[in-house]
Amino acid sequence: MKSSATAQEVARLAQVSQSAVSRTFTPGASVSEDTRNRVLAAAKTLGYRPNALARSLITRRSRIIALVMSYLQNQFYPLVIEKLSQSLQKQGYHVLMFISDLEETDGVLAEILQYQVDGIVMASAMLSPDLARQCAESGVPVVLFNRVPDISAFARHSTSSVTSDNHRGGRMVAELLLARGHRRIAFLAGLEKSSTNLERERGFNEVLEAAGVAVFRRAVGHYSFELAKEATRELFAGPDLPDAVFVANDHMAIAAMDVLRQELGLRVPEDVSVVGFDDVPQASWGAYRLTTVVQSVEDMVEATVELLHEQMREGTHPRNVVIPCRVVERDSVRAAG
Amino acid sequence: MKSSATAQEVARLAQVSQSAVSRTFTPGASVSEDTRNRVLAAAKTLGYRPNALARSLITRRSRIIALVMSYLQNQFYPLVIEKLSQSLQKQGYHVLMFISDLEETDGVLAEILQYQVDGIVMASAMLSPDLARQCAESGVPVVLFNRVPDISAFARHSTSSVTSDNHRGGRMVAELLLARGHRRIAFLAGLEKSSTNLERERGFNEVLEAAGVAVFRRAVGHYSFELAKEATRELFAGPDLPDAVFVANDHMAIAAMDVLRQELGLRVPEDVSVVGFDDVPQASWGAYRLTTVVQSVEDMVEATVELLHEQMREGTHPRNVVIPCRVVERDSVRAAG
DNA sequence: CTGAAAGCGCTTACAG
DNA sequence: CTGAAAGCGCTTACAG
Repeated sequence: MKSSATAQEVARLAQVSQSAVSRTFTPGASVSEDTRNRVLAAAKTLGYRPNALARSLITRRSRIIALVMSYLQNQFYPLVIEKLSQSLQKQGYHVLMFISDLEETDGVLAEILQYQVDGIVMASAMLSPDLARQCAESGVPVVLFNRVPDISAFARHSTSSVTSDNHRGGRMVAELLLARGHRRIAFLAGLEKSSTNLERERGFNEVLEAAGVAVFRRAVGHYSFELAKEATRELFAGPDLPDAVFVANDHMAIAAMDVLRQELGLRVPEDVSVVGFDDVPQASWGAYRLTTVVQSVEDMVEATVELLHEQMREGTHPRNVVIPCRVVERDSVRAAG
Repeated sequence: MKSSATAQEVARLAQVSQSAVSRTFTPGASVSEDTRNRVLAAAKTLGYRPNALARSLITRRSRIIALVMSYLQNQFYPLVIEKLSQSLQKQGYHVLMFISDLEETDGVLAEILQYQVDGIVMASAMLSPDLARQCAESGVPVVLFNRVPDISAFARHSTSSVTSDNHRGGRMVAELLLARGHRRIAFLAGLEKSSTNLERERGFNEVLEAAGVAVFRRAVGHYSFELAKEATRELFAGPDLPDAVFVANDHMAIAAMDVLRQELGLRVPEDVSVVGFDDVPQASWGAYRLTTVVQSVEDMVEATVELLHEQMREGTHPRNVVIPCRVVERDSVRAAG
């Protein structure tokens, strides 16, 4: 395995000092046109590429961002990987993936820190609040993606976050369902302690309450496809059925629609209206045409990158950015009248 | 930003040499029980973590594997990220993501090599055959995932690959469709020059030909959801319609089913049978229940990791591993008789 | 088992 | 603009 040439070897061939070759590859460093060309020529014939690891050791910037996720079943997250990775690549950063279950979360942080990452984005509702704090304590910029710092004052003041306006989104869903005349409205929850679920449900409940309508029934799907199916069966057991369900995310909403139609023989939206959250690509597929709340991955990623940069500069305070969201109506909610 | 403690500082606190602290963090190195404990204690109070970058510089192993992909729309690939990342993590390796379009593929390689990755897995049918060669030339182990080296003798002998048995899979689909009495069978192609498409179509055609049945019609969807919709419209235009379609992957097959049912008002499988390839999670969703050829992500990932290890050892030859595949029957192909 | 020393491949003051 | 030199944080022969 021929390892790549070193700056030393390039210097020798180009008849300049090693410093000169380093400068040639450092944007903004001062090298004469002549030296630069000699170096470039030599580099080319030797196939030279600066060793990013050695560079990082001395500059103290690895240009690596850790991305921590716990499950990719929900298509929302692959989209995040794609957009975030592309956006970061354009700026010379790269994404190091960490897949973490709830259990092995502590070890993950240790690994991340060993790589001297320049930042961490935690993009999963399923991560322990503890890990978030640990990261922040390490002094590495952290931005929580699609989740909010836990209630401890410490986390709030040391960690940035970007979420969409889950509370507002929950409200909009309740308003829509009420406007369409629904009164027996069920809620299918995700992970109960996740901030996404908490906020969506809070907004949803507020509006229902204000209208004097109680949540008709409630079950928990933990953001899992299979458990959401179970939860749907619960919701639609008994003689008196809901006439609408708000499901805490699209991934579960699709599971719910499958059960409703295939198992229970109910029609959507004629018998039941269904609303999701996220607007994953599958929500617009012909078989589902799910009415949902759109979270803009693009906007969220953009905010994340900006927050990362902010925190890499000294003396900036963490911020919690909230991205507006909106309802996209398709065919899973019955029409007015 | 408090940067982490160094081995030097730990050594001072523990009253040992820096070599001693290095040894306690190097599995298999010889340290007395006593020194080890002193070092561990000191490390703990200082929150010391070995700097992986500095270590890599000297060991010449970064324990980083580059994963190159070009699109994550097809849910098959997120699964690969998840499984591969988990498997590698267990062995102390990590995945650095590279999202690459067909155009900017050259720059990507340069970036990858700067990070001194220990291996590269190229997991996308959409990558230029050229990039594969470049990687191999750099001397870094490369394994092609779900694609095969191009026809040049050089690539064949320098690059490992893992694919499922696409050729056999294509044959099985043709056999199934023939057995169900279909004679007007269309093919909806993916990227025409990709090895997955080539092999699947070749196997498919072989069996049809042997049975004296010509491919009824053919269109190209380039593995894109939108283009697959277009292609489906082409296939089902005119007075004489196909009674079955083999679609080169599930992602496109779902697009096809949407068009068939929503736009064209055809029933699956009563009017048309549809078969896909991959068995992505969505294929089993209630609204589709797609009959398809399953490629085992687990087996493919396992083989990939093994191949990576093989190539990291000197003196091993690249291999092309072919994973068996099988048909899973659901409800998108009409029953016998 | 242990420490002093060399060195991995780079960047960056420091003099000129 | 340029080179010699120090040093980033580690590992690993080499002597003891």
